[in-house]
Amino acid sequence: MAHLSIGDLAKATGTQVETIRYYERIGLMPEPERSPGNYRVYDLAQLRRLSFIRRARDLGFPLDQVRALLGLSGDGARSCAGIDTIARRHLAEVERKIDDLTALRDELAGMIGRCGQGSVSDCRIIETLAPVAPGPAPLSPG
Amino acid sequence: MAHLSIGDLAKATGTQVETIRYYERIGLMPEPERSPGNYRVYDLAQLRRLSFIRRARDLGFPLDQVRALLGLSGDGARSCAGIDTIARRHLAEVERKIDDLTALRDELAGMIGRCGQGSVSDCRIIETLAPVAPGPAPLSPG
DNA sequence: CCTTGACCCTGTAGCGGCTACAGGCCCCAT
DNA sequence: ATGGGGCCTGTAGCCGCTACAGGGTCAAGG
Repeated sequence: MAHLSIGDLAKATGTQVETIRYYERIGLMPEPERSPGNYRVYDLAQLRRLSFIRRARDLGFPLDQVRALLGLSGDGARSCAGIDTIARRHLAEVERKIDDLTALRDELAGMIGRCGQGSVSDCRIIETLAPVAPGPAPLSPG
Repeated sequence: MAHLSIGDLAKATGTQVETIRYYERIGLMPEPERSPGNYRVYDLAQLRRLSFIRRARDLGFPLDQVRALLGLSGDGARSCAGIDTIARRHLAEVERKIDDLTALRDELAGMIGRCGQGSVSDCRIIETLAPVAPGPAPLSPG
């Protein structure tokens, strides 16, 4: 029976007010009731829904996957295999990103390690970045 | 003296033609000469510059940092301390992202491990996502 | 009763870094 | 001369918000 304003919802879930309105615009949150003064009025079900969304977002699920999870979650009788699939796919994606970033980190660290703090003209970082040996006009006018 | 079309530049650097035009629009690449038929004509200096940009982008530097690196790289006499600073800052950022994603991965993996492939109504993933115990109307109408 | 100020409303534009058109022009080979 | 590739400009879209501008609403204090 609780009547929550959009600000209440924002505080309770750590979401920004604009973000909640955005979720409504894209159909992720339902259009709530309105007060006589045209304020949005939410109830506990909507609070739960938003909490779910935020938690999934915090775990890095993109909005379309959040949408899918919400759809599946309403379907209490079905197997949760679909949910498991989405979660595993997302996990694989996260692991891929970690690998990419780790390779990147090693490359950056190597590059930085070679920098001897001399002048730019013999900076190893610039050399690493520029694949062709720098000619007389190094990287042209901007 | 080589006269390169935008397509040549694209092929040589693995960049899309539209991206090169975009770099020109935002002032990252200089406006090139034009042929009588109004085609862009590039030279080797511009090819070097674009290679540099792409390499830096591949290493994850955002465009404003690429801009800064380009500016500093033209300044052959100065110390490369500024370049070193940018690179170290970026490395720190990458390491922070790796840490964040690693924490995320652990959380996702734990969540998935608890999923017993039963019905959604007792799916551990949904439970993990929904902080409040699900009431009779679980996650409300969409 | 009136004012202040916090909250709320709609609508639109911007971020980064491209990407994808639409609707046309140019150039070379056949 | 014609076909098809490449090139041109300009605009809109992607994701997931964020930040306004320009107003309305409401509760508390004087």
